[in-house]
Amino acid sequence: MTNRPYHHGDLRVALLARAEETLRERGASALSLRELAREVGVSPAAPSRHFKSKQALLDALALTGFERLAEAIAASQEGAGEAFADRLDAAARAYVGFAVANAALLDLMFSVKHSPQASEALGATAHRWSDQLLELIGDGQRRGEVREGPLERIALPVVAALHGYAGLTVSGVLPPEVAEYGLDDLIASILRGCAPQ
Amino acid sequence: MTNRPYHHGDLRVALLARAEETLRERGASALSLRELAREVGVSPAAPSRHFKSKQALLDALALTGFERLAEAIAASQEGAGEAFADRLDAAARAYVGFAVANAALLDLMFSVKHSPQASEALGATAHRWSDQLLELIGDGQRRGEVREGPLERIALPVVAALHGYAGLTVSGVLPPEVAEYGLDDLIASILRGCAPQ
DNA sequence: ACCTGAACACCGTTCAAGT
DNA sequence: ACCTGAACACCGTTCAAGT
Repeated sequence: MTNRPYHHGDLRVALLARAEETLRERGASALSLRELAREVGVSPAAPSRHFKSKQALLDALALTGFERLAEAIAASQEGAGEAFADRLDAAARAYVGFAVANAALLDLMFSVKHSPQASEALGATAHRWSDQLLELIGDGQRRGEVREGPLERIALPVVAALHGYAGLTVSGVLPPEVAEYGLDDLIASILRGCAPQ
Repeated sequence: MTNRPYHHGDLRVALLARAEETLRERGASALSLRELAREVGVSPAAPSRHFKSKQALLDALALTGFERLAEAIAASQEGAGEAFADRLDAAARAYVGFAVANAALLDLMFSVKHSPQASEALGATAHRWSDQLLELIGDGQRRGEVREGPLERIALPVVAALHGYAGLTVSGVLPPEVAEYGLDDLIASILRGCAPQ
């Protein structure tokens, strides 16, 4: 009858899982290391073996967020057509969809406060996401459906528009109905912005 | 010799001023109501007369942020030319300039967690800012320099692009050097996106 | 009306000690 | 290696009481 074994087994992932649930249901401000420990059935000091600070846990959370975002975008490309417009459309919907479904997490991912040494690993993972968009746009250039020029310079306005739209919906500036049809306009506008010539 | 008079005089604005300083210098996570009270020379319970909770103070801070952002954009239009491209350029630089100079504050302004009843007044003030951009774009339409169509639908991609670019620079995704020259590309892209036809 | 003092129920983090 | 127990220095918030 060892209801609570001394070794948890996988405390790290249990904490992360519980943290993400709380983040989704009650927001980042409701995240408490002590409460997490309680819910997972462990002493208040236990989490410190796996996360040297609360911020470290938040960083880890943000990192998994970037990984899942990258997966979502990659998945969106599977079913998409070959034309640049189709691929961009799919990626944009995947990004905004992720943002709506993980508002608090997205807020965390792009918040200003990341511990200096964590933002190294975090920055690397974050760039995997922007690399996907760069590749998407590079493809478009090769197909002659995107204007010529340095890839990063063409891509930046595209990324900014997507990121901004996601941010506006997540922060509630855009009423949910607008967020729906507005995306069509956004994609059309982006396409005009990076069309050839 | 009343070094610390019983009535502070203007505790509310003193707290807000100190809070903004701390926000700028040490970030939102370093904001403590008790510390603020200490620094301003008042008891820990004193702030509660002026802000019914810590979140209420954060909301007030966000509100002043939106007011100053609106002022900055309005000021940018004073010296700008009449052409839509000039006005957009000025507004964009004002917005991104504000974002860079007030990174933590911008994070706060567009964060997900605003108390339900504060987001009413806050939403109103926030809309003053987007109204400025709507007016800017409406002018462009009347001059024949912006494509025709429902104002909100034309404006949304413009706002998204500006907001996203500001967010990317603030969260450190864009290296500071890129943030500089990247803005030119962004503005050019926005102009193509909302050009006539 | 505005503030103090003291209390309450929490935090994050550290560190000896246990298994 | 992983966790507990207890402690430390903080929090935000409330409420009677003072001016």
